[in-house]
Amino acid sequence: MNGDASGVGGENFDWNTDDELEVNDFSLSSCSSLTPPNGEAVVGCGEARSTAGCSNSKLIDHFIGMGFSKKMVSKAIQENGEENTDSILETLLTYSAIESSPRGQHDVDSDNSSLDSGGSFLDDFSDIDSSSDTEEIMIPESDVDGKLLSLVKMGYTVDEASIAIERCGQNSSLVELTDFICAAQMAKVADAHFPELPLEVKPKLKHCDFSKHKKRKLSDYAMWKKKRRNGVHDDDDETIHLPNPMTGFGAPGEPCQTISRTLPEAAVGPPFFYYENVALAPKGVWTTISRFLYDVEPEFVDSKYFCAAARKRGYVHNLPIENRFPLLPLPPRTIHEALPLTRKWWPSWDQRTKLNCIQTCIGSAKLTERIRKALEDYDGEPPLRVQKYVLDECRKWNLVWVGRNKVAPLEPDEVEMLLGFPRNHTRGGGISRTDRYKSLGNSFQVDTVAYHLSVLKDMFPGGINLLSLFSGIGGAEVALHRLGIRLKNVVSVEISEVNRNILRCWWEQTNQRGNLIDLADVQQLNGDRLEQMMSSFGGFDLVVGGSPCNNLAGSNRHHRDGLEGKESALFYDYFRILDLVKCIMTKAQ
DNA sequence: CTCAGAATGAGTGTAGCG
DNA sequence: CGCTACACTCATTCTGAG
Repeated sequence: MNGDASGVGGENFDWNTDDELEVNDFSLSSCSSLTPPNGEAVVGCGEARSTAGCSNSKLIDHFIGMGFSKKMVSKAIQENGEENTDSILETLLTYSAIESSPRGQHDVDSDNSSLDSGGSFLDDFSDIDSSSDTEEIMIPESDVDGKLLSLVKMGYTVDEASIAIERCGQNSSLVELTDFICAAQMAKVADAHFPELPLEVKPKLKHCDFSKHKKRKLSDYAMWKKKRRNGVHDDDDETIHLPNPMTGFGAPGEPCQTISRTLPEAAVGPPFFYYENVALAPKGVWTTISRFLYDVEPEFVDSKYFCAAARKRGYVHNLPIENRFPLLPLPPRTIHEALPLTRKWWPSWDQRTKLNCIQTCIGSAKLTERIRKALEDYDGEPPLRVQKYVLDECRKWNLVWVGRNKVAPLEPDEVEMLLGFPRNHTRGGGISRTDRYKSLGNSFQVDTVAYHLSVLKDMFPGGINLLSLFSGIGGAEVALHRLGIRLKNVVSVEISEVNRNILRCWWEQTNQRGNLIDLADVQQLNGDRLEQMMSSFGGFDLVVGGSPCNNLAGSNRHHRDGLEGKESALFYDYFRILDLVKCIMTKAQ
């Protein structure tokens, strides 16, 4: 959804910040402290909550030896109690992940003037090793010893730091190094083998599955042990498998798959939430997302079951799944229905009925010219070799036939139509053609999302209050509007100014009577701000968000870094804000 | 400066087949 | 089962023209 996450970069975390603790104290102490919720379920089992600091120095040393800082360990033990080593570890790993995400640390390349924290939820740790702050920023790129020292001061072991510098290169930034270490630590969690962790914590850490899968897990575990004996490496113990066909809990016109499901207790609203991202993310990503989002099983849906273009996405939500209904009129389901004018030019040897995923770039005019030249030498059917070349390019760039031997990329308004937006939704506001494609390529497929959200219509006849994170061009807003669900108060967070303009423009054009508040940065949304807004109109009914996929998407050749990548780590902000909203709503009841 | 074109693969899943 | 071939993917970065 996010149109342009660049520039959000992590410049806002300050280890030294000792102000602005009020909101975060609230979020950390009275809420679930940013551990994955199922981790907290484990916490709940341990009555012995240590309030008197950490008397057990052996326990502290144990975790320090694993590479965590002393302050962090103390805090985690205080949170979880001394008995629950497994939940302590999980908490620590979570903290590490969040710290090394862009939100959680300095970006050494960024403008130093922005160092004042917008109120990070980790500010509770802001008194850690106070000396390291300005030093990290001053370190020259080539100062290996300085980086090593900084990393050790941040709580990593010398070994971890050395390996990271070796693997990332001596000129790598501290951000890259911490990301690397963090990725390694996260990999340990995802890796079912846990080779370096003490035996006693291994089995419990595997507790990150869905209740309905537990049987399968046991058998898988047995299988893994068997394979391990045979020397076979198996690392997909914890991966979530994509369904085939990818229709989620059902799509209109498709055979019914699941008619009911039971949500984990912690997932039940209010508020309802709806999270989206690419289905084909690197291994382990969806396991992590699901673990954070209250262990809800993702619903994987390919929008080709809703419209004429494929779009494989995963949705984690706590909405009911009974009595869904589609948007009317039903959108065209084939290329020919969607683009009837292309039909007369479509050669018989191009058998496509669905378009591939709509992305952010389009094929060039030069390419269509090359294709025309390759075809024009032949009167009837071109040879198979040429057919294959043309078809491969057509599939890669989503080209359609617009004339004799002539293919062309989709026009922006055709993309809008395919994705379920009103025609010219992204036009105006001085947005370039390139940027229109980019914003559209990052958006929801409205019919798909609307089908999932349709269950809200009967539940909220008076309309809803919506928190929309990473709104992009407003896919969720358009979906709700087209469903006839009144938008009372909408708080929309979107980094891209052109996208905010597009949403504002749509809001005015559709004569919305509600109230639209738009913010640029999720970091502006702290507990204070939320509480203030929620008290003014009585809380949110729905929290929607599709966090940036830049570092998850297969098309990204350069920085497919997974959930800890610069932009995609904003997922943790989605969770942070959702959890804050949950806490405030619970408190208000 | 903006904009469009071009170059830049790997990771993942799956169908088919012996 | 294991292998192989194949299809597909909400992208980034550089360059050159205007």
